[in-house]
Amino acid sequence: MTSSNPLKKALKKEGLRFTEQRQSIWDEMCASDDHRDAEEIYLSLRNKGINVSRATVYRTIDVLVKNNLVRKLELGDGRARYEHKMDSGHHDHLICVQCGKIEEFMDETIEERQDKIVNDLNFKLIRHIHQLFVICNDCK
Amino acid sequence: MTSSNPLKKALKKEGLRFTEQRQSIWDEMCASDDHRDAEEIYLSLRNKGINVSRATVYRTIDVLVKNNLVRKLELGDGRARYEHKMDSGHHDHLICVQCGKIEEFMDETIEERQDKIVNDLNFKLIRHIHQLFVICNDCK
DNA sequence: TAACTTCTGAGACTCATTATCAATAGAAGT
DNA sequence: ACTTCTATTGATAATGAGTCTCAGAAGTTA
Repeated sequence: MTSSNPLKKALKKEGLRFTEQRQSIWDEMCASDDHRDAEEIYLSLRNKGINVSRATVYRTIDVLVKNNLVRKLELGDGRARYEHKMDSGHHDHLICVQCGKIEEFMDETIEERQDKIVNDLNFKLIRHIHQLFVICNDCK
Repeated sequence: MTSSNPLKKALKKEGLRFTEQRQSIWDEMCASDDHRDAEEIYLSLRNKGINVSRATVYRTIDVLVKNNLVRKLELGDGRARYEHKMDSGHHDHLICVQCGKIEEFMDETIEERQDKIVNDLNFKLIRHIHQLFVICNDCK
């Protein structure tokens, strides 16, 4: 019987072992739709009495990102944030420069224009970053 | 007589002093259309026999960015790149994930859609980052 | 020129992330 | 279950871009 656990699938694909720690970290990341950094995920695990090291958090996140289970957001403030990709379609982000709140947006027209720009140059699109830094409603 | 030196204007506006070092750094940044990091700018100055410290390079770049003379690019690899904004209109970037080459693009439709997204939410757009990570022609 | 204040340079420091390595624990075979 | 093999983990040292500190240097104003 094939596992429906996406973590197990990814680990198998990569030839990596399944461990308690990896499962804990994946569970923790799936448990919230926030955009948290590695330290926040690490501390949240600790608070629940689950002891994994910072190093393992970073290492596991790398595997999850590489296997498309988690998305890494670089906001330019030196701390990467992460969001799980379970049950969520593609989207980009609005970030409030005042309060740090992060919301999501998706615009089909923009996606099409991106493809066109890249195709016209005869390049191949690998991924994109599109972030709108705003002042949100609550901060105006 | 008012100076046409944009650096001098910015320094005056900020209440900062004009110094040799600041002029050298601004000149160096204008001398190339590449997207260089702070270290490259620092080393290029050194190679020309102009001795400024790393700290001063960083400090001056901050002033230039704040005054819109220079744009800071965060590519997510931990090193910020900079481009001067003399005689160049707004644009965003294509980055080759293989060779690191950076090209520019500008799409009015995308700009309009961005504005619309932000306005519909009743937010205020401060700035945006739009980067297309590609495999370029030379690397295919 | 004097008096005042900002700037600079050298190096210490920060902080997120990565590397090291001995000890631990999955996995596969018996 | 037990053994053997090897990947993984945790503690901590290391890295590296960028920032801070502070004494001496250099603009600025009178």
